Amino acid sequence: MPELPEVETVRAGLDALLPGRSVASVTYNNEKSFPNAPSDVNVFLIGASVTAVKRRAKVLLIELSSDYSLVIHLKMTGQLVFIARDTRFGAGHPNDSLVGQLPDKSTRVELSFKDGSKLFFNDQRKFGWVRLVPTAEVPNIDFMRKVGPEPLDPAFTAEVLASRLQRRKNTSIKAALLDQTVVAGIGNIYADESLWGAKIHPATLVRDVSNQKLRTLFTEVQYVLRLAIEKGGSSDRNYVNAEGKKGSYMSFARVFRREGLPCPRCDAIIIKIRVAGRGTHICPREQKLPKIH
DNA sequence: CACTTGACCTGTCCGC
DNA sequence: TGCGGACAGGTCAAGT
Repeated sequence: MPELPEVETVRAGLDALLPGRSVASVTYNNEKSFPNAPSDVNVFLIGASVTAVKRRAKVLLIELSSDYSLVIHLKMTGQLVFIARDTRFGAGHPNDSLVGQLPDKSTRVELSFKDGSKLFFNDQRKFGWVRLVPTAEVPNIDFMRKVGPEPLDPAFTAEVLASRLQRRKNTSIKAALLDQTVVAGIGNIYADESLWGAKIHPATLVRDVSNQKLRTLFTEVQYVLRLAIEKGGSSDRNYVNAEGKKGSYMSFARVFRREGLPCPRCDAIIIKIRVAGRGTHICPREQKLPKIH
């Protein structure tokens, strides 16, 4: 599922719902989804309360009063859905429709709070995980040490993007954009969307992309990510936010999953190809491979 | 070191 | 309706 805009949408939702709630119990049915020592869970999770919900790259960080954090990666199909204790809040409560729907067969972790509300970690494909880590140690996790800058951070500029992409100068621009050590948070949807915006063929080698195109790409990356956050992310298949609702960016997508439909700029028919081992959507008229001599 | 490919899982869709 | 294969929004570990 989730790239930066989806994870950010979940983060914002959880940050409005969780702080102040204290954990009563946790159950899980899959060791890989919750690879934590029971002794740590008993001491640092049970009884702790949520202080804040943060995000770095595609990783969610639920900070606890015990100075531990739940570090969560949703990978392809992970969901985090919060449900209040029952429907007695009355019609219109955001989670009314979900009461009784969870847990289901893809529920991997169920976190119960003392007030009766629950947080469900659902993950059809079991790639995702929830790890309990000392908050001070979070920056030392392998992934955190290696991950690149946040693309919407004010310190992230066109020059920073260009210079970091050059670390992968002999690979395709799409593979470089997807590389989390180059820049954080971009996945298959927003790579395709921003390369279309910059009119760059995704298979172009980084070294063959002009400085001018790289500047345009920087602008497009930020535009696409900001728009997607505003729209609550993309729900192509599994993604839902903290209230179990889908995001609407897919109806604004220009190329992703639009093969066979006209390019919004030039009406040429969008095609789907394979680049960097991933399904890739392009306008064949506007995104051409440069001729190399 | 840089780069590519397969593996991790379950579910769905598409062609025969 | 069934069956096999390809594919799905992400990362790792291996291989070259």
